[in-house]
Amino acid sequence: MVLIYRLYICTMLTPLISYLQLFRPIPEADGQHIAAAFKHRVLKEGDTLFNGGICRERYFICRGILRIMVNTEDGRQVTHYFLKENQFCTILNSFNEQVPTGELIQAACDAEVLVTTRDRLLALYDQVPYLKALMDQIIQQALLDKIRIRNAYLGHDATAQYKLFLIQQPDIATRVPISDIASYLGITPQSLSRIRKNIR
Amino acid sequence: MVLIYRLYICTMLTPLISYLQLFRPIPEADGQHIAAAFKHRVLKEGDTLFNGGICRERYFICRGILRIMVNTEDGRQVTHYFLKENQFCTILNSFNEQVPTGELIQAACDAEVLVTTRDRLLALYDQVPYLKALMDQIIQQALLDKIRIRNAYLGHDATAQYKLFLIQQPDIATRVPISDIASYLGITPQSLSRIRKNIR
DNA sequence: TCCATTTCTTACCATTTGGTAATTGCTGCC
DNA sequence: GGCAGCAATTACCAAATGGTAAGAAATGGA
Repeated sequence: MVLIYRLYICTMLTPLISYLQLFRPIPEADGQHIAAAFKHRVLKEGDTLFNGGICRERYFICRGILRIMVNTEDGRQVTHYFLKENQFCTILNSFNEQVPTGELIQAACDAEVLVTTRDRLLALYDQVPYLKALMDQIIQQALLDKIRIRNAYLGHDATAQYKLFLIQQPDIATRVPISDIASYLGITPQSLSRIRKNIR
Repeated sequence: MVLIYRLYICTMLTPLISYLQLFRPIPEADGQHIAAAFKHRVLKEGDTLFNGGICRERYFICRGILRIMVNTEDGRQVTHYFLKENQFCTILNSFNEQVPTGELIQAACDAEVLVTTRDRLLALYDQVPYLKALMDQIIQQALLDKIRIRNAYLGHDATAQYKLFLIQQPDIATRVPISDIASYLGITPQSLSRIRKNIR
């Protein structure tokens, strides 16, 4: 059983356990409980992981980039933020309060995620007593990072924002479609193309 | 003693205790401990409450509006967000990690706050065991609100953003200088003035 | 490999926003 | 009330961005 567990987490769930180990030691028994609560899922660029409504799942990104976005009334897309490897992803207020949201989650490039549900996570919190506090700590830091990144763009024109994006999120800049970056920076793909041309 | 406590919290600290009571009952003994950790402070519009560096204080706003802002290299001001009555205010990552920040906290209009320090707050967490979890819950909700409000502006032009600001934060719109609102929306005061003219 | 589809780029012009400066309006102080 | 200082508005022109459309490049499938 332990061998099977080892094999299993080595192939797919290792990133999650390894990530949690950065914060505190995770005994193997707890690791098994945690691993059992998640399922593996593969996504292709453009796949929709969550399509609005009440969000009942939480994801951990093993590979690739997700984007949180909305569809506007006039048919455009607006990207709220990007998330990458070793980050948890959900629509947090919808997940916490079980209220509907207009936000979607899509794969901004090919990706692999671990999926759990709210019910499984709450049960897991009962099994692993320190896990809720740990997750809350991780979530608070993630929220602060989201705010810090967005704040950095404020007060700059589009060219400066794109340069800042290249510095703040260089790995994302090279891996997702230009149109997604434009929708993230609040400009049209044409404007971003012009800005890229002027920079080189 | 109890009478003095009652008088004291009735005059100045009532807003904080009342606010916490919205989340869970606060026994009077705990209320006394909490009250003892905060000091009252009055601010005039434009006063600087925190001037960058390492943030060692946390504020609870009893009256008025604070703004979190930065000074840019070229001498402009950029407002990251506004906070109003019944909200806690600090530079959270600086406060938590005791690292320097470039963000400032100023009074966007005349205001009254309750002030505590990181040391007093940590001591208070030992005295009132449920308080840290309660504060973490309040903080998480506040961070989600900050993100939600900013996300709503994404993908709209300046006119739509100002209209949205009037809807999302109507009480703030009427109480702070136009220049602060412009710096919050990322446009010049002249542009905002033109937008206001076109709307009426 | 070729073709079809999509994405990205470029160009043109209309619209919006920024920069400078002058004017008006408001507030507080004497 | 009058004056000084600051905030807000308005106007003018330059610069940046959006909208439409067309062309170039990359992608994916037969």
